[in-house]
Amino acid sequence: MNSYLEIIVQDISKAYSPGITAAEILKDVSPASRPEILAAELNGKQIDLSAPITEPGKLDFISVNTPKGLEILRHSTAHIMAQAVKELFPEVKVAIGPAIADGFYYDFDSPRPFTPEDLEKIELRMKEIVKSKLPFRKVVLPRGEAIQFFKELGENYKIELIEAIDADEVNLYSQGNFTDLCRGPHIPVSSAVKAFKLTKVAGAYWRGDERNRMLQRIYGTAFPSKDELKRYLELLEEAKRRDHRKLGKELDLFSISEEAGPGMVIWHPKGAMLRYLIEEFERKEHLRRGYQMVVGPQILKRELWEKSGHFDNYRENMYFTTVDEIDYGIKPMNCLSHMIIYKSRIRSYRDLPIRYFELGTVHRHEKSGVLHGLLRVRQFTQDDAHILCTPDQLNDEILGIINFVKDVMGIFGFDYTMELSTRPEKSIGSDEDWDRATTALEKALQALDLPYEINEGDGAFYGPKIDIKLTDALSRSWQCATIQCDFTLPERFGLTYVDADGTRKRPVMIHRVVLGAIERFLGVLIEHYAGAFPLWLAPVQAMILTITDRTDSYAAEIAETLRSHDIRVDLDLRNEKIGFKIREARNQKIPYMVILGDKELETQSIAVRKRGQDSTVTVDLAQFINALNQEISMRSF
RNA sequence: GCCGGGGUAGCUCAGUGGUAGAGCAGAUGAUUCGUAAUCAUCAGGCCGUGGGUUCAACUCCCAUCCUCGGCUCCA
Repeated sequence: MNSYLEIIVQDISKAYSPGITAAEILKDVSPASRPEILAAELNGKQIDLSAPITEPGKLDFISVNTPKGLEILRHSTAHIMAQAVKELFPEVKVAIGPAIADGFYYDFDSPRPFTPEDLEKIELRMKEIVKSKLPFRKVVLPRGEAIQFFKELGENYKIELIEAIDADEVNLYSQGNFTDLCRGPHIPVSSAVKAFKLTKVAGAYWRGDERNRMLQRIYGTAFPSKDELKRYLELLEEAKRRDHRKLGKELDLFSISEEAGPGMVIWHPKGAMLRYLIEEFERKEHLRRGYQMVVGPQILKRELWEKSGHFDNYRENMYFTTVDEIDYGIKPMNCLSHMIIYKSRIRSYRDLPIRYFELGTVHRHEKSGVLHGLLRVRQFTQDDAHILCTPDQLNDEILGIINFVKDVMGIFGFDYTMELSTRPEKSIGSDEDWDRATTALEKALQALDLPYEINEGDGAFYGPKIDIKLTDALSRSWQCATIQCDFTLPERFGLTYVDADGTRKRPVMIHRVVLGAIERFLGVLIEHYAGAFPLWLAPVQAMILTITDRTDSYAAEIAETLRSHDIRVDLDLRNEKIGFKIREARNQKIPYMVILGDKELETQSIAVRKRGQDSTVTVDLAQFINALNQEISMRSF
């Protein structure tokens, strides 16, 4: 047995006695105090600074200013919160408390829900704990003893967690009088927490399963410094300003009326113009890529939904109605009529691929608690297409769609992530078909060298899918584009084509949307642009403002000319000061203001003020129209 | 759907048992004005809905609808 350990620290190999701690090595290599170091990593495994080291290897220190360090800080802050809660409310039982993307949470089983006042109290108690510099101590216990320990405390959730752990020993961490089951590592001492805040309380099911008891979850966040915490909170404020529901009201784009029904969007003139522009864009882009436009009915006979499998697998999301004693289902998807169109005549292999495109409006019964502005609604319009092709054409078609999505996202300037979702529990079709379809999707992603994640069991009931997700102002991600392979519906509907050898073969179907739902896409788009749409999408492109009523008729003339050049203009002829009118046009985020006074009338010119600029430029009208048309054709700011 | 917060004028919000308020928006009048809010006057409310308690309810209780946050991150 060696009497020393060889440790490579900061690229230098040094010899230490076994049992030395990371904290001691830190002191050795860096005599100055290093409070930003929270933990260490030995041969890639995270350890506490106080952990005795018994094996040689490479030692790295984890600073609070790295993602790993921040996660440790937040996780430890969750423990401090749990300690504070147990001290204030001893009857509460603790469940789990991990670090998450923007902070941490801890779930509690409390006889009564926490109030905002409770949060304040808990926060105060946490500050005291931080101040009292409690060390975090790790204890390793045999499973049985750990179970016994938590049994005495009545912490049955912890017992359940230990029972699920497949190991002889478990780690416990204590700070002060609070002990928690935890993998660690943790900060060395509670005073390492420099800035934190509790943000919200919410219900959460134990282990995320709605059949389980609902616990009380407290969310919070922690940062290395007060400044960083402040910046984060300011970011949240900015996100609120960008919220599409707020902007939708302020810019008079849409409303959702209690009278009309939840999850039903009512588009006001400016919002309807936005939709019109997006839909026109979509039609052009699809025609350009070899799609054909089709239109199907809003309700189809229930029998057909039974045949497709929707009735068995999707019924709880569907609405039904009866007409002349015949049952109908209101469509939650557009595929059925597309299949009927395909079946309307005999298809040759020479006809394939066939790409049917429909801006199809669907209804889905979403659970009441999940509705959310434009992002989750019950009636929406998809830019939906169904591609029917031979198995040989499948890969190229998928590549074509992914490239289509990339082009479109590029135009709007979106970042996105891709996920491959595999077979869910509730599904139809053979394992072979699922494998084939999943492989086809995966191969396409790999061929394009795109990063993606795998989402086990999250596919549609008829096939696997690639989802493209966009994020909203609060960095919540929303599925927009999706590409789904389907071998089952062509089978169920008996779709065939005549192949070169004269035999009938089964086509493959791809369901796909590019923007997804127009409603959701516009919701994300509003937040993406913070309501300041690029010229080609702005419902009002130019606002004409008059200084006195002496220029009213000149303004009308200018407006008419602009309209005749397809520029969307509004006039503000009100008896108000120019500063007031400019303020309103600014708040409405209109790309161009055209300001007309005596000077402009005299010289037959216009004064143009561009969004985001504080000064005007005097130009003649023809020049202005040219510049606008150029900007519109560029489809960018 | 579940847990918690909320619903008062078109909008944003104040009002905790004794007949309902502000700012902005609106209407009217004055002002004709050069780059983020001119002044004055007026009007506007089954206090989400239904029921109950009370001499009396926006306020307390029950139900219901809508809305907001969360229910994905695994010691």
